[in-house]
Amino acid sequence: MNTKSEEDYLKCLYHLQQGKKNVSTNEIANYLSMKPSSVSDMLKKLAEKKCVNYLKYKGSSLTKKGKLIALSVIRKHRLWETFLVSKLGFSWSKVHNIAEQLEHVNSEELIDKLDHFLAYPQIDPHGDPIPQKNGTIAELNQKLLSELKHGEEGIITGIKKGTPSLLNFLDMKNIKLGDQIQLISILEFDQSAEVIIHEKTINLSEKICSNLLIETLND
Amino acid sequence: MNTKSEEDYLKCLYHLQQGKKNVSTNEIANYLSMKPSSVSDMLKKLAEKKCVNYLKYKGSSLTKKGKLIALSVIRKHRLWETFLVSKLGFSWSKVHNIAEQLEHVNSEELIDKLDHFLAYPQIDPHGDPIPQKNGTIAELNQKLLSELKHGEEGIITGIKKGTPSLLNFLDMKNIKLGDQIQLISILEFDQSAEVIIHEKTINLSEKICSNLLIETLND
DNA sequence: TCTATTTTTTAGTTATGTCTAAAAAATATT
DNA sequence: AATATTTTTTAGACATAACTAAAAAATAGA
Repeated sequence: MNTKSEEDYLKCLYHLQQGKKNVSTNEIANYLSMKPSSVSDMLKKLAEKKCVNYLKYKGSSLTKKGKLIALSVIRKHRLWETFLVSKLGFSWSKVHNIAEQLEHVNSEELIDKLDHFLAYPQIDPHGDPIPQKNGTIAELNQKLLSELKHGEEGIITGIKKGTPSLLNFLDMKNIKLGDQIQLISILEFDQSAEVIIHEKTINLSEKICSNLLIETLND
Repeated sequence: MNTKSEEDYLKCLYHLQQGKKNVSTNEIANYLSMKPSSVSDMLKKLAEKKCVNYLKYKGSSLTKKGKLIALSVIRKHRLWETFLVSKLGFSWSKVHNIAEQLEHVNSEELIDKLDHFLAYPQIDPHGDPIPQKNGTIAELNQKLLSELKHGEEGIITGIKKGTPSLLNFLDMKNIKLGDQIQLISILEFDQSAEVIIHEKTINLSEKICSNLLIETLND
């Protein structure tokens, strides 16, 4: 088993590593609001446990083992966030801190049953993909609604910058994450878009279109 | 805020204190599988925080403040157990360890919403009462079914000794915690009971009757 | 290339919560 | 009541995971 602290480091490393080879000690310290010396200590410890590749002064990266642990913590985090929003009625902006605690609860059976209860969701309330039990994670191909080609369709998977007024608007129109949407055309004079959603054609302003993340189906 | 460790001590003290004035250091150590010296240290600390009354060599008891904290932890524990059984489909014998972890997650809003989601349950899957938000806890007046007077009715709130075969039997008959039941009479020759449940009269053996806990309504 | 700056590590300290071993107090036995 | 036993506390040690301050390595600038 891993401590909460170890899990936090591995998760952090996973997030910071995206795209890069190595993550610097300072980056980690900054991300976790800790001093670099503390990070050095922990990296040494995680290297001994074969969870990270660590070369003094050269930065660090996750091993396969470390990556699997990180993904399982992220899986738990995102499943709990989904639960909090879809079952308990939390707004998606308030769930992060609670999920930060719940993600460290240790029971494989709990997570399996939660996953089943939530009907095996693929995407969490922020539009991020939920890693599978085996550690695979969908590579999302999210675009802004405003970036779709005419006629292209997809699923609303997230909101780029979720102001309360935007959330209210979506609420009013009954537009939710997971809804299917198709872009018909973008009007030239104000960049607003004609879209089909819930089998009706409506118009969405440029500001809305540049804040809705869409997972396109065929690409 | 209180640490997980502090919460565990307060909860333990609440359980051990039932009926008594003071709880001895050794009792606590035994209950928590720790050494008495560790318990002494923590009692001193909790006394400083005004959560326990502690007199050297004389044992300890909860203050009002400590009792409220203990009750809030027990409330969380029992709400989570209810969730695990009624929503995730755990068997009631497997939920304790998981609830031991979940009870330390700190968010009042989470517990309020969970309570609402579960429709404000009064009793957890083991038949124990769930403390209310304000710290009140129902004094249960549980009796064995075999101890009811003729004609007396109540709610099935627990099982004294839950063997798998008993659970199977109850499952088969579709008898669940929370069901209303009325004792009609106890037959003299085998002590079996005629009861009304689900608006039907059935016969339950003496062995069943002496294992079902009933919360009587009028007393 | 040589120095200055930044980054990273090491060494030593602290708080929490446990432990062991020994001392002190309370209780039981004769 | 005096001694033996049990219970409880104190004193000192250890692991974890953070910290500060100083040293060492890497990088950037002249």
